[in-house]
Amino acid sequence: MPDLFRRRGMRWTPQRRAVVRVLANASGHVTATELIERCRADDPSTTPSTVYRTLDVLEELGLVRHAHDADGREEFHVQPSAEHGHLYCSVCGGRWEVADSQAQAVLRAFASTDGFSVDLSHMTVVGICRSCAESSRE
Amino acid sequence: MPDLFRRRGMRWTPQRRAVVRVLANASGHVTATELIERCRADDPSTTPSTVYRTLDVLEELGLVRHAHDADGREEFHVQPSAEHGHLYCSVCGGRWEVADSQAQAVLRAFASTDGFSVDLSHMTVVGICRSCAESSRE
DNA sequence: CCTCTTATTGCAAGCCAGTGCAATAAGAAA
DNA sequence: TTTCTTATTGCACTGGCTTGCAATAAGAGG
Repeated sequence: MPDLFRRRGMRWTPQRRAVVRVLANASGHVTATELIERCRADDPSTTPSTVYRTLDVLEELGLVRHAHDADGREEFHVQPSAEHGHLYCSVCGGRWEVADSQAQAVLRAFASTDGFSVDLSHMTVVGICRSCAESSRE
Repeated sequence: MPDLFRRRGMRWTPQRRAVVRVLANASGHVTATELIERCRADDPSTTPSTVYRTLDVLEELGLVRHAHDADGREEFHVQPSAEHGHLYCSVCGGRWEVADSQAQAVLRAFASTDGFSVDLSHMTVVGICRSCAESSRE
């Protein structure tokens, strides 16, 4: 991991170590604010701007990805082994990952007509989930 | 228009008149910040929080809709006669409306398997447009 | 036209993100 | 181990957006 940075002329600093450590213990999706809080738990002197900049760097290196939640706030997710979009229900606030079959359908829809290649991991779809739709029909 | 408000126990205030007037002269998509600036041009005493709250009210009434741009910032659009999603190219920053055929494909993909009904007008898709993809292939 | 209820406003304060800049420290080379 | 370049940090500040609260004013009813 240190080499990954140094090979690019980047530095493996204590602050970056801290962010990487916290990310390693995180699973799924985390907002920048949550990450900052967890880093502060380890080391209260953690600075927000450093965490934001570290996240940018980690994203450049492909170690994390970010998307936006239903309100447009940034959310990071670790190890994008399988790229996936996100589904938000605007009624109950529930959230799901987009299943692969649906993802493929979306990908195809835009690729075939426009030649537009969708960045799945950055895709946020808001709507109403089945159970909320059913319960609103009284 | 005044009645639309009053019937619901809401008030038709000078500030709301101002926002509605500005929106009427706007076309397509506008950020809240742009709206605030235009309102200030008419009346320098305009307050941001009032504009934001007015936009919320207008959205409740169905007169405007908002979505998020590629960076998660809010964007409003007027008269949602035809609901449509938004496509952003992360390379050139270009933006397009999602064509109806693609929108239908997306709608179907999520409705059929999950029973999830997508809010098209709130959908933002980020990716790489055809011409940027071609020019990056040298 | 006056009263009275209460929806709205404006202000101050706060949170999330991002940025310029001087000071610091990583780490390559001597 | 010491030196020296320069990537990074921390701070202070700006900008977008939201919220609590006291003061204001819309507008229904008398």
